[in-house]
Amino acid sequence: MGSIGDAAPGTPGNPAKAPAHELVYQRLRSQILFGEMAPGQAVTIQGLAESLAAGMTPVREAIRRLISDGALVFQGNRRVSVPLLTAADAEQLIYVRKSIESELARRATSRMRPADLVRLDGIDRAVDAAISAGDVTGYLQRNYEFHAAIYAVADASIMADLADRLWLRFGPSLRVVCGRFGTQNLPDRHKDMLAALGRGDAEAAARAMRQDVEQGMQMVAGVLTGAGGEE
Amino acid sequence: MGSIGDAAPGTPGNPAKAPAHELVYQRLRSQILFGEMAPGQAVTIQGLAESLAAGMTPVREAIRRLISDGALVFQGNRRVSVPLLTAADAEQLIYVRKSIESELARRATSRMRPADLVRLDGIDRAVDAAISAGDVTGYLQRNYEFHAAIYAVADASIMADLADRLWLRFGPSLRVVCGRFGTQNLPDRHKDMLAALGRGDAEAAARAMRQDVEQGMQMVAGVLTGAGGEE
DNA sequence: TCCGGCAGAATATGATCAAATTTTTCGGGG
DNA sequence: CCCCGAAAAATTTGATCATATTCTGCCGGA
Repeated sequence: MGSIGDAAPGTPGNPAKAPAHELVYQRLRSQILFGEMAPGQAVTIQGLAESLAAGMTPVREAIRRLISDGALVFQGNRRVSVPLLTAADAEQLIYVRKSIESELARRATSRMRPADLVRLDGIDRAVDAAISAGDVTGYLQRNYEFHAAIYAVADASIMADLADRLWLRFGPSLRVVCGRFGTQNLPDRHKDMLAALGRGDAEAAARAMRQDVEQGMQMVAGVLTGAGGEE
Repeated sequence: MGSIGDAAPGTPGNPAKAPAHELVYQRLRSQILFGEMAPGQAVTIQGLAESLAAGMTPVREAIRRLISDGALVFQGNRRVSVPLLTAADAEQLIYVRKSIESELARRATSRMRPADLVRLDGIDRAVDAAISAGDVTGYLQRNYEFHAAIYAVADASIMADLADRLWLRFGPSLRVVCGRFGTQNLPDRHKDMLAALGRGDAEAAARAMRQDVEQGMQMVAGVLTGAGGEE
């Protein structure tokens, strides 16, 4: 096939072939997933369009997708905001996450290749570094990266898709938890998980994943039940 | 302030609450869920806009949501189509559905009120009537209605949301199954489920749900593996 | 077989309309 | 004289449409 090098001289400053609404979606997704938007915060189409230097329609598309993801909620009238997690929501998330993500870990075990293990180990070291440095955003990003890498190996697109969606729901609250408790006390079952994956013990990997999810979500649930309402 | 109930927007007299893109979304959702669109069928924005007598923008929004739901797939270039389920997909759906929907049945049991049981019984009779009449569409609609009614009682919005999304994925294929095997041989654990719900036996209800899901999805998986030769 | 134009469809923009929230003002009561 | 509440205007924001632009896929000619 021919070289892809035709830079389209007629279009100024548009070398990337990524659709605008996709870029906006990825951008907003990261902002929500890593807690750059606070729970309960209202989002406006025009405000986002201006802050992201994008048109109104792509922002609209992205918001629509995020609402479908559960990352944003449609407030009855036509207001959109970052959802506030309730204790009941957190409890449901605990069950579903344990069920799906432990199964993903189980499936990933037999498919894990040495190169994957090396990559996971590197990510885990980055997680530890972020924890030591008190870098909340870095921890959230790396921790997600660690889980996402495992799920990619599991080769189960539907389950990985569902897991991704769940992360979008508790992402903002997880940031609040880290802000309250700091990064030092965060649970980290990654070592157990890596060991289990390394020796091909699927059940142990699934168990470690369950514990990791359980501990992380219990902190979220604790914040939601303990502190009634902040403004 | 906290998010007060979304049932009453507060404005007195709100009958005209019909956003166009929401209507288009619900319409397309039903069409996919009940098999009015065949797996693999391509959909175009302009074609849908014309067939639904709607503008282009609302159709665009609805398609975006449905893609995020997994009810439609984005074919790499800018083509959109109804997804073809693979055997691996079906196998994942079996696991996740059994996990989530059995838990929903378990939670619904203690919350089930007599009026809910009466309603469920009525829906189940409609299911039986559709089966006897060989009414495939009616069966699909009523069967979904039966499950949705149970999940509504469970009062677990996140899990019910996930279950809804899963139904969108296998809906088109389920129609194919019914078209191949007819409605007579369909599994129906609804009687067991109703009995368990009636006597408040959560574990039995969950078990019946697992069996209902298992049997239905095994038929889908069977069709996909048996005749899964096309690309 | 390969290259270039052609058609069709999706993406993206801006304007315009409608709805809801907010603010301001006016009237009544303490 | 001041405070409170309600109603209406104004602003802000979301929804929709018409239109231009760009890209993909296809077809015909060299």
